[in-house]
Amino acid sequence: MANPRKFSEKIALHNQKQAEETAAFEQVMREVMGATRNAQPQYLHLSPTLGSYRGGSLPNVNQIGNNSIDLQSALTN
Amino acid sequence: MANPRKFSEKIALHNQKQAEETAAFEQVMREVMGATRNAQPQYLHLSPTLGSYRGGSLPNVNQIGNNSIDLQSALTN
Amino acid sequence: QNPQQIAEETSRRRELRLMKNREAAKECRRKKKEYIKCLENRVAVLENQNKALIDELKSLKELYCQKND
Amino acid sequence: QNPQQIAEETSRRRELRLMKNREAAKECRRKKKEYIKCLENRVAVLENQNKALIDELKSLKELYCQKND
DNA sequence: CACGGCTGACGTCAGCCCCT
DNA sequence: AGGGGCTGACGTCAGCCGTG
Repeated sequence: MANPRKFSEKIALHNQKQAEETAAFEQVMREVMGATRNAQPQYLHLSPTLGSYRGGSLPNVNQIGNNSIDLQSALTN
Repeated sequence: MANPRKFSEKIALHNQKQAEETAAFEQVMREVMGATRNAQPQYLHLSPTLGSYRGGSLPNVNQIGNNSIDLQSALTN
Repeated sequence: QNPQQIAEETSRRRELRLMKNREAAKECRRKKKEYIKCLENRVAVLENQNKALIDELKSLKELYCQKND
Repeated sequence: QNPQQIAEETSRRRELRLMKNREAAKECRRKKKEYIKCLENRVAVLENQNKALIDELKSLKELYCQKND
């Protein structure tokens, strides 16, 4: 059950975990950002966190090119 | 160069990145632990961080079983 | 029955089974490739989140130490 | 030369090439499998680090907010 | 229990790219 | 420029496991 045989189920599990982790990540980032905004309002360089690289509901691995160029650009930003 | 064709180079790159990230992770954890030790010395539940799961120099993927049971146990701890 | 028809039926069944397994293998390879892409993408996302969390933790630690002065 | 020996030489070279490519394919599949294991292991490690970083960030945030009282 | 869907592993062909 | 090392993709066989 933890390790399914079918690739579809593995992908589904990874997408689910990724969605949960991304939600928790963004929530914590927002909380910390809200707690420290009163301390340093001028240092708010609100660079997009790039946690999830696109606006899709789920990563939708089908629309990913050769070596995930968008992610590469996300890493260099 | 960023995406080599050979699997050996891909594995080498991933191991290198993992080693760097693990080092940075442990360093930050130690720093924060050292900065907050004066505030709450009694709440020091020094649970092993489980960042790297074994004592090997590099993860050495060859010695990993079916579904990485050691990591599974690490998650539940 | 006619042994000729029996052999023909057997051959046709085998051919049909091979055909199905052929297309199944194609789909399986496609899914496997997609799974690898999923893993690589997930690694990249987790890398970014890790870096962001480390940076935020450093900043918050500096603020915390600054408060203690 | 003897055309018999020419054909034999050609066949031997082909067989040797097939043999080499056979073992190369074995090693390639092994490396690919190892690469997938590497990715899965890396994902698990990054997951643990992410969780630990989030927990530490939450704790430090609570301490920071407690200092502001 | 037999049957069929998926996948692991194999061998082969085609193709890329590094090396000489 | 050509040869050889690796890998992508194909078809086939064997085997596992859920489903009827």
